[in-house]
Formats: sequence, structure tokens, C-alpha cells
Amino acid sequence: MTDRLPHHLRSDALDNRDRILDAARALFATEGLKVPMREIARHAGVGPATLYRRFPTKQMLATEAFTDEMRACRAIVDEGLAHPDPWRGFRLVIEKTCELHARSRGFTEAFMATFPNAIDFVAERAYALNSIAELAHRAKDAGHLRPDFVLDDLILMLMANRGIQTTSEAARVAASRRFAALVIQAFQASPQHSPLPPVARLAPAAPRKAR
Amino acid sequence: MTDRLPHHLRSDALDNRDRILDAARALFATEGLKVPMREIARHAGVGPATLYRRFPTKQMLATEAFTDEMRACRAIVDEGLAHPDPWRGFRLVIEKTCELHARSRGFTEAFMATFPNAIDFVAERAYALNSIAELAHRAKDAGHLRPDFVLDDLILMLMANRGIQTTSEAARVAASRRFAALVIQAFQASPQHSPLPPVARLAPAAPRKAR
DNA sequence: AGCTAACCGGACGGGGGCGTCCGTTAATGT
DNA sequence: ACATTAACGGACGCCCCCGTCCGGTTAGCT
Repeated sequence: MTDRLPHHLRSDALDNRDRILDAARALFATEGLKVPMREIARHAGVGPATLYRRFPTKQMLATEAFTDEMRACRAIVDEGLAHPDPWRGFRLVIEKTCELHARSRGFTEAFMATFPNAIDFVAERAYALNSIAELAHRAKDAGHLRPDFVLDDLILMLMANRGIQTTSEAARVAASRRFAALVIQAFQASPQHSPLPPVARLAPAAPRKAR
Repeated sequence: MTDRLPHHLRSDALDNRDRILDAARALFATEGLKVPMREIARHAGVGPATLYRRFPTKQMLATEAFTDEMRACRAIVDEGLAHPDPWRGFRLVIEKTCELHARSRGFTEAFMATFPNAIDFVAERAYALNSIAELAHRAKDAGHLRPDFVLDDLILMLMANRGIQTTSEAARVAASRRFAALVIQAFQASPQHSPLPPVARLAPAAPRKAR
């Protein structure tokens, strides 16, 4: 899926590549995906040409830079799925996902892929969503998750979490943590929940053959 | 506060001014505050100079363009405050506020004033926040609002609501409506709410003297 | 050491947004 | 009807970002 890491790069080239990725990770996290490519190049101490040579497009750079986060994302849903208590697992997924996304502004944008041409995180996202759907199903059966919960609510929650922007990362994480707790409270089954307004189709999030 | 509306504008000038405001309202709502000034001018059918002559800065334009929303915002909190049942009033405020913000992407940005130099909505915002604080106090006393609710939670909710972005306005409003319902569920007092993570200071939103 | 190819980054032309200047147009009052 | 003057908008110079080309540099191999 992702292009093979070129095996026979010269040592300086490989070094530059790493520095570029480090810079990209740092800047994407703090500034979001919209940082100018040149800013990344400058921060990495290389020329623009070098950056474009290794990563012709920002999407390729982002895809490469966010593999760690993508792995973490997968680990989170797997952990939640493996938890003996589905409701506990569900809560864990929400908490950790919110924190993960709060830590990197750019990752959320990439994951959401609200961008012109979607980064090919689609497969990973579909996997995560499917897993969570399964988890939600179990949590409903256990009577802890409200029955009218739908998967779109989780996407709604993710989109909402993205809106939380503060000055420092620490403040953002703290705010996101509290937000997650509130969301969990909202999702919890309760004898007295009034009916929810209907969902609207949000994003082409379903693993469809669209295109 | 806001510059006086120039009394002695020539008729064509006044006409242009109105068209500019209409265009600004439309574009701010759909595209957000970041639309180029020239785009607004083009959409209004005037030259850039005319736009800049009437509204030297984007903030002034936004301030003028969003007076309706601002008025609506004030009306909402007043209505909520006047409601005999404080919890019912609180819910109304949340629902209507979410919808109002869902309808205009730009208004939220202006209201939040996350921007370089804050638009002088600060006074209005402070008024709204103070009113809601009072309302929340009553709702807590009535035992319907969870006791650990703080005003920052509402700001958190607004920020989160801003994150909801969809293709159409209708979808955004629908999503926002459901979001509001979930938030209300989260805020409702419940025998079984686990303690919330601590809040982090979010924005310099705190009204200076009051409280 | 010396060669060669891989690699580097400064520089270029294009595009777009910004705020302002100034020559032209037309609304207004007599 | 006509002078006056407010008002208009095209055009200018500035800055920033984009993606690419090309002459100089250096790693790596013999």
C-alpha cells in the first residue's frame, strides 16, 4: 500500500529523510496539515527540492509521518475489542482516541480526510470503524451502551473533538479528556434518555466502493 | 463601540454597502471567516477599493455582518433565563445556540475570537456567559444539572460543536442537533456520574469582575 | 586517490491575496 | 442644466507559497 522505503539511499539522503519526517511530525502536530512545505524543509534544515524529491506531495509525507499514530489507533481499537467487558473497552477506545487526536492536530485532519484527495488512511479507518461497531454491538447487548447509539455518533464525537483548540498541547489534552468523559456519560444507557434527533449522513465513512 | 453608521452616504454607496454585507453574510456562513476580502467584493459586484473603503478591516465587516446573529444570541439567553424551569431554559439555550452556530460557520469563529485581534464581541459574549452561569446555578439548585458542571464545559461544548463540518448546511444542522441532545444528556444530573477529569483553562473567556 | 553518479539547495517563474493610489463616473443640489 | 464632489473600480507593488530546474558538492566504490 505505501511505497516501499527505498533500500539504496545514500547515507546523507537517508539522514535528511529522517530529519524531514521528524520536522513534519512536529509541525503537523502543532500547526496542522496546512503548514507550508517550505516550513517543514526549513525546520529540517534542507532545501525545498530535497523535500519534494523524497515526498512529491504533502499527502505522501503525511502518510509516512503518521504511521506511528495509525499504528496506535489500531492498537487502541484492538485493545478495546479484546477487553472482557465491552462497555469498559468501548470507554477505553473513546478516551484513548480522544487523547491521541488531541495530541496531534494534523493527524485528525489526515484521519478525517476532509481534504481534496483523501489520504489513503481509508482502509485503516474502515477497519477501526468496523471494530468499534462490533464493540458497540456487544456493549449494547450488555445493556451499558444506549440502544439508539449509531456509529455516526462516534464520528460526530471525533469531529467535535477536533474542534477543541487551545494554546498549549497540555490544555488541549486536558480539555479533550474531560470532553471524552462527558461523551461517555452521554452514550451510557440510562432509564431516562429522551429520544435523540435523527442522524444525518455525515461523511462517506462507510467502506463503500464509491469513487 | 462600533463605528456609527454614516448618515450621509450617497444612495449608490448605501446600496453597495448593503450588497457587501449580504455577500459577506453569505460567504462567512458557508466558507468561514477566512474567505478572501476580494471574494466578498466580487460576489457583491464591487471593486476591492469600495469594500476596503466601507470596511477597512475584516473584523469591522464581520462585526457589522453578524449583528443579527449577535442579537439572536442575546435573545436566546434571555429567553432561557426567563423560563420558569431553569433546567428547561438551560436545555433550550444549548439547543438553540448549537443550531445558531451550526448555521453560520463564520459566526462561531467570530464569537470564539480565536483570532489575532479579538472582534469586540467580548462584551456580548461576557453577557451571554454571565447569564448562562446564572441559569446553570439555578438548574443545579433544582437538581437537574450535574453539580460538577462548570462554565468552561459550555465553552468546551461550543468549541466541539464548531468541529462539526459537513457538506451541506442541512446536514450540519441535523448533526448539531443530535450533538446538542447528547451534550444535554451528558450535563444532566445523574445518580451515577463518575467524577469528571479536571478542567483546563480554555480561553481568556472569563468575565472580569463578575462571579 | 580519483571517479562518478547520487544528492543537494539556491534560484526562478507562476499564482494569489493583501491594502492603496488615482483617473474616471455619476449622484446631488441649486 | 451644470458644477461639484462623493464614490467607484482597475491597476499597482508587496509578500508568501508553490513546484521545478540546474550547476555545484560529496558519498561510496575501486
